[in-house]
Amino acid sequence: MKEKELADLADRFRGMLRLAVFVSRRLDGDLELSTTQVSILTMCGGDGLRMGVIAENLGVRVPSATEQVSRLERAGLLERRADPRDARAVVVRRTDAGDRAAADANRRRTARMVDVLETLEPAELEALRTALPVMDKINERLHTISNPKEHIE
Amino acid sequence: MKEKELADLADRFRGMLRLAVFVSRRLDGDLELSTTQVSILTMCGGDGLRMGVIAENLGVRVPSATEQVSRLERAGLLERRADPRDARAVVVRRTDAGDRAAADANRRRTARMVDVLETLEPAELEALRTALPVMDKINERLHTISNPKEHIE
DNA sequence: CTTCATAGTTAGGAAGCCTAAATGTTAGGG
DNA sequence: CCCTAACATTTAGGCTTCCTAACTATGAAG
Repeated sequence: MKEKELADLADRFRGMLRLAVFVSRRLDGDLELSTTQVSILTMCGGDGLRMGVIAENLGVRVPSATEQVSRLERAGLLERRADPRDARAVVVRRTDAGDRAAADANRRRTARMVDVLETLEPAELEALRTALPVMDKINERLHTISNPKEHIE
Repeated sequence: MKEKELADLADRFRGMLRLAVFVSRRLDGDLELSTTQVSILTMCGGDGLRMGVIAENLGVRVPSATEQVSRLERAGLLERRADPRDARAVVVRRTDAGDRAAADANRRRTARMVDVLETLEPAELEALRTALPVMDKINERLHTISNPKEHIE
């Protein structure tokens, strides 16, 4: 029955993934920066990152990253610079306004999340804490599988 | 320090939400039905559901549900019927082909997930099992907050 | 100095979600 | 019975985000 149990857990986990998307929408849906945009801003602190790295961190293709970065650049929150070591590459970095926007966005989202977490029992919080690293591991394992395609018309 | 700990957990939880989106893409991205479409098919068994209920289950507005259902109807996997008790409403139900497609899609996705879960330790699986219901609770709590809007140009 | 690989951008298109407005139905007062 | 307000859904139009393919420019290796 080990096998059946695992399949059962897998099903419930799949349900949780859907729920996570749902929760993300509720959490970030009405704010002026999208979840992805905040992620980009957050990762582009310090010396900045190259476009390819941003794409990889986000789990999207490079052109998708280019698009988001261009938008944030237009908004004055990021800037592109030539990479001094490789003229093909760009380094994307937060501007001062970007620093403020990132801090602000993260503060607000975290505050919302805290509001929700405050309503949970200590044991439930502990359950979350324990499960978080497992999620990372699952993500790693999936890096071995698959790539997007088309859906039904 | 209780407060700070909670904020910290909130941050890590936010990271996990992003990861869940990422994992969803990896898991379902190359299949012929989208995650949403499988959800709809799965929920429309038995006597079927009304459009509004489908939308609510998905966490989207009614027109978005209409669109998905129309697509699946065109593909022959769902059918619309008039609700005998309320001529304004429709009842959406799986066809026989829909039954097969739903079973098949769920089987394949679950199998993939099982492949990943098999690589985890028993304690890690237990951590997931324990955390799943907490996620549901978080979702409930969020039902009190917010609604989508526009992002930066 | 060619040739091939690499980094990024541009162009075009698909999916999925939204709001606003239109259509038809039900239900409650007068 | 009739009118108005609430409701269920669809249609139309638009935005975001992602993708692939093709193009530009630079780097690296023989």
